[in-house]
Amino acid sequence: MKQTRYQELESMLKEKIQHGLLKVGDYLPSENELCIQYSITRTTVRKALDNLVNEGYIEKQHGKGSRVKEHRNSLGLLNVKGFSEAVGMNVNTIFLQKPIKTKWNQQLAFHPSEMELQSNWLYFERLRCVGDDPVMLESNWFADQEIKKFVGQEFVDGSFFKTLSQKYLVEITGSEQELRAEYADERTSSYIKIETGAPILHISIKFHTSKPDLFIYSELYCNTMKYPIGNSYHL
Amino acid sequence: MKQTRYQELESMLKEKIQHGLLKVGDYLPSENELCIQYSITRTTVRKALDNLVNEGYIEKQHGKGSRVKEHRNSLGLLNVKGFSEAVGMNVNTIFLQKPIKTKWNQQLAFHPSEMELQSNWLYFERLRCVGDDPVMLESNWFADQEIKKFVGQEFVDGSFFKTLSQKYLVEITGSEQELRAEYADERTSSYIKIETGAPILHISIKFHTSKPDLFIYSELYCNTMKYPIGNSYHL
DNA sequence: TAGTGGTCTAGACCACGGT
DNA sequence: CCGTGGTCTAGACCACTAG
Repeated sequence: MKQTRYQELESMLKEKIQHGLLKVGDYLPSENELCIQYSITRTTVRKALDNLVNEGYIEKQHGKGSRVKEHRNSLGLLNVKGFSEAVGMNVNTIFLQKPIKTKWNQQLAFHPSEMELQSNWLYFERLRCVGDDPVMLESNWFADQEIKKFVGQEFVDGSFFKTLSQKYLVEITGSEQELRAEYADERTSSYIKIETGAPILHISIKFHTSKPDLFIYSELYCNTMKYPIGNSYHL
Repeated sequence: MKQTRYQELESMLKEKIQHGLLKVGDYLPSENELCIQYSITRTTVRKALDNLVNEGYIEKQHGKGSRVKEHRNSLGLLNVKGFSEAVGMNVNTIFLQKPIKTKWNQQLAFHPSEMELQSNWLYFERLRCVGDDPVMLESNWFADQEIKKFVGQEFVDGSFFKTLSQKYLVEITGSEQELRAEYADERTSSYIKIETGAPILHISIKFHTSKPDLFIYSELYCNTMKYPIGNSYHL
């Protein structure tokens, strides 16, 4: 897969950011320096930087330079701010089920393809807490050849999406979601410590990724009484 | 406010699309034609078209041309698909309160600025139905000098955002949202015809617009039992 | 004033789609 | 084959930031 020059520069910079060689707040080399370093013209450099801006990796300041930005997987709902920022406080995660290989046996809001159904699945379930308050129960599934690599593995910074991005170079490219207010069932209410039958926010997500046939399915059950789900978006 | 050349071309094309001179599916003049028509180089034309692609107005096809796309105000939550597409069926809207001038007297999830608080507000409230089923109660506020123009007016195609875009050239540029699953109160439940105390999805939104000091505040109460709120996003 | 990013020109060659 | 969009070069001048 031959990359164009701007794509080469783009992925080179992206890697440096993801591997921590360029940290949040650091300034990139100036556009003219990049021209010289990579022997390309400014138009090409700017095309690469424009893409990084659109993907939320850097921000530009006229007259100053381009700086690495706090990066969000800025798609979908919860992940817009990430769970921790969405609730804005100290967050703990408890694995109810560490990543395991499994068969498909679930009823989800979104339906996997035939190809996915016949494949092996990876599954894990987490309870997300603010301090000691459990606020979200989260189940995740995906079907892939490479699931073995995930079984029993830890996540980079405790983040599944960071792991995908850094270890497997898979980026989230889109999502479909469905939102429902429901009565909490017994199992859910016991985990997130509300009364059975209390209103609960149920979010079903199908994430699309840069790997064409890889989708990630999540079912979230949120106690929004104390901590509403926050979300922001800008063009 | 002086526009750059690519901004001129961009807004010229955007207007043609919004005013129906260029319809969905129509091909734009080729990049080379645009170069000649507006006496600019291809780099500049492409910058304008790139922006239109990013804003979702057009899509490009290598070897064929650039075509006007089905446009969504692709921000926020409900408006991602628009109410009608989000539920995917025949939709009716009942005005419980037509647009009127009012004073600020509400408790919202997001707090207006001092400037907004001292200004006059426009308010309207709608009940959104799928067929005869009421599924969403929607209240909207905003503070602006030009609210008089809205008082008692009809909306373009029944859409407030289309009206903003076509009549006032104001685009939605971002949003902040909060989601809560709540017990339905008496007034809400009577309108959307569910039992008082049933779970209901409460969405609070603060829309940001291309007019720097103009924000639009919405409070939505959704019956998600029969029709979950749908949402999709792609990069 | 020096250095940065923002806009723009006038070309060139390539890759894709349809005739 | 031609016309389309995709990539790229080698410049130029402007607007902003900071010392």
